[in-house]
Amino acid sequence: MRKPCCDKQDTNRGAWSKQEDLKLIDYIRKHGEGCWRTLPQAAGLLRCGKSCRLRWINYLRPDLKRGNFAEDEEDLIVKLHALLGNRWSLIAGRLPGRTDNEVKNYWNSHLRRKLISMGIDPNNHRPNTINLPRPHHKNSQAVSSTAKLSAGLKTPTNDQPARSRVAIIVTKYRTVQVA
DNA sequence: AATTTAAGCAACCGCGAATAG
DNA sequence: CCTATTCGCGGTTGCTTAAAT
Repeated sequence: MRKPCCDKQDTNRGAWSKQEDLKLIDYIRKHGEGCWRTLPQAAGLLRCGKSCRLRWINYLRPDLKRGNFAEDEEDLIVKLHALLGNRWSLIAGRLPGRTDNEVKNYWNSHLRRKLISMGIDPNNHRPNTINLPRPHHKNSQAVSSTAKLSAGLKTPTNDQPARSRVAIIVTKYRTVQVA
């Protein structure tokens, strides 16, 4: 009863070849999205379903925009991130033609640094207070974000945006999605 | 010109959520 | 309901290319 979703034996991994892309595109054009588990076999691909899904969602889908982010897209991402935190799929849902992976990558490699250079803590979107000494403030939240940057450390939970507000938005979104 | 370091990005992994049976 | 299976998300890795030394 153990049927691993990606058993590693003779399935390809890593970068996709042109032929694999074509097979996947062709199959989905004919049969539509869905049932990623059985797709590889049906499409004649030596990949796990998960890998196929990722490739399609993030790269092959015809409605993808790609290319540089426009300024208004950047603004939107920053605003939505302030509201939602690292909920990339929700954020990407607001940016037509962009994927969560793309938005996430763009945030981590550009936007984050941009905010930091502007003296804004990308975790809470507030001016960085690192340089303002607060003698008797024990549970200081103004931890250097630059220090965490490369290490990729998780931020303490108290840096998160207001949960209640987020929950409402998420619920709303989900309702719309399901309907 | 050769080597090292950093940036950028596609793809992977683990886990929780959703769904099927 | 409960359990097993599949999906989707977010964090992370690792390869490729660009920049610095």
